[in-house]
Amino acid sequence: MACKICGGEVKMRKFTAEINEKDFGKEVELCGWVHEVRDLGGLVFVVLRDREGFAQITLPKKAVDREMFRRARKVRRESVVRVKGTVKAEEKAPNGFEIIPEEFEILNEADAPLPLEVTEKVPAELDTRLDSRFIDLRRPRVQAIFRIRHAMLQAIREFFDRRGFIEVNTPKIVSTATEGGTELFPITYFEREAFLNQSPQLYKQTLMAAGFERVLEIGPIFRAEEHNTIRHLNEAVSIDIEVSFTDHEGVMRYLEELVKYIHERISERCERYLEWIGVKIDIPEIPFTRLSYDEAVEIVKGKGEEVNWGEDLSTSALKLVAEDYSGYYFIVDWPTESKPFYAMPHENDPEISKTFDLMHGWLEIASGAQRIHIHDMLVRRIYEQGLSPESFGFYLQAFRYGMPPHAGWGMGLDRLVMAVLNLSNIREGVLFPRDRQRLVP
RNA sequence: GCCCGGGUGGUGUAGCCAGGCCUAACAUGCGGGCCUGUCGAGCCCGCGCCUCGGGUUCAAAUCCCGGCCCGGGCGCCA
Repeated sequence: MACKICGGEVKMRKFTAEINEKDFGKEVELCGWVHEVRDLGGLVFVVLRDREGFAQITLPKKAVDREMFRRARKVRRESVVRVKGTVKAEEKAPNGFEIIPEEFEILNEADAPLPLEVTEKVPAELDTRLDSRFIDLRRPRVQAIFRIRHAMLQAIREFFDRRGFIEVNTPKIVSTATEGGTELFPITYFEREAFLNQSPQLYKQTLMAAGFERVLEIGPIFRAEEHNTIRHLNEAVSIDIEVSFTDHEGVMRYLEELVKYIHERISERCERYLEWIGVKIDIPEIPFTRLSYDEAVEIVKGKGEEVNWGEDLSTSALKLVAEDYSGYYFIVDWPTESKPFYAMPHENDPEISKTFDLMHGWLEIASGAQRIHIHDMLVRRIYEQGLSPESFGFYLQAFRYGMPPHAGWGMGLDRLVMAVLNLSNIREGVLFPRDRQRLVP
């Protein structure tokens, strides 16, 4: 005998959003969660919610089975139900139709009280929501974020696939403790110490030596920084590319075209989800402004804040710059000393490097550079940054036997989601965020 | 890691400054009842809360110290 849920009658099952005029007068099957029950005595409305929307199940006492009427009236919110019934055109119903059920099966009754209100009658704090994320994610406006995030990931893969990129996966467990910059998470790897990788940088460069020419990686990165802000996570997803036989300008063009493409694709494909969260997408104009580090410093100094040339720009400095440059823009030509050892210095002025950050307002979204492909220059830069070439054995080897000139960048996907959807906290756009305090769920 | 602000029913808030009148209020929820067009349904009855530890005091949700946790900012970073 066919299973009621998954077999036999499955063809009849529809998402609420799939129901239209063609179904009027016909029988459909819906599965979902009980969003609300409005009991008017002789008439009961059950609002069924599924992934794609809502449908009103209407039970007039006199017109439906008595036992079913009693069951529907008493069902608790967020219980999982399967409803089979006739679609009836009804002006008074939301979306212009309602379902008069012949069957109303409670597949799994929900406990009460709920950890938070799915109906959003009472707001819940982000921390409460993250504690009960599975139920928070049922809320349409939360669901919408992840549907759009999915579309963004798809757009990224489409974009690079069409341009001849090879998507790769590099190890997340590594032995190298010293790319510099950030703190790493140490882990036990059998009898040795290992680390969770802070970035695929060294591996994607190695793949340039391997002749892959254009690689894309979408994967997690881990940073053990004890920061506590709305824009930092200890586990994030990074979009990384590396391209041979090009320079920083070449990969900046990929980046701005990609950002534009992502905006175009989600505004085409995610209309209803954007509506759920009340976000309007403006397609950014390319090319993005290229603001040099020196120009940024001048802006900040002009507004009365001190900047030591050579240092990274502070958050307050970036906020001052963002007063003049909203939306997406690049800050280019950073001091060589402020960037990682693998960034290529300019030939005519080695104090500055062929580097760039992609900004959205004051938020850094991506950073990249033309890389040093000359072995001896790279070793010298490693020393200058106070690091030890011995730590980079496998990496440096790759530069000795035919490493092409190359460039690349890494972009924080979670930050991009935050920027595009105007989220007030990066955690909103991550299913199960990892930060200084949160390891569960 | 540093600085500032917080922690009150399941959820979100009021009460704290000026300790007692708090047997802690409101909304939502939950349980029960009434109601045939709700869509934030309405009405009636009921249920449920002071973050933990220590201190001050005749008396602590309220004042003080510490822990844990949360929010924001900074540093660091993408």
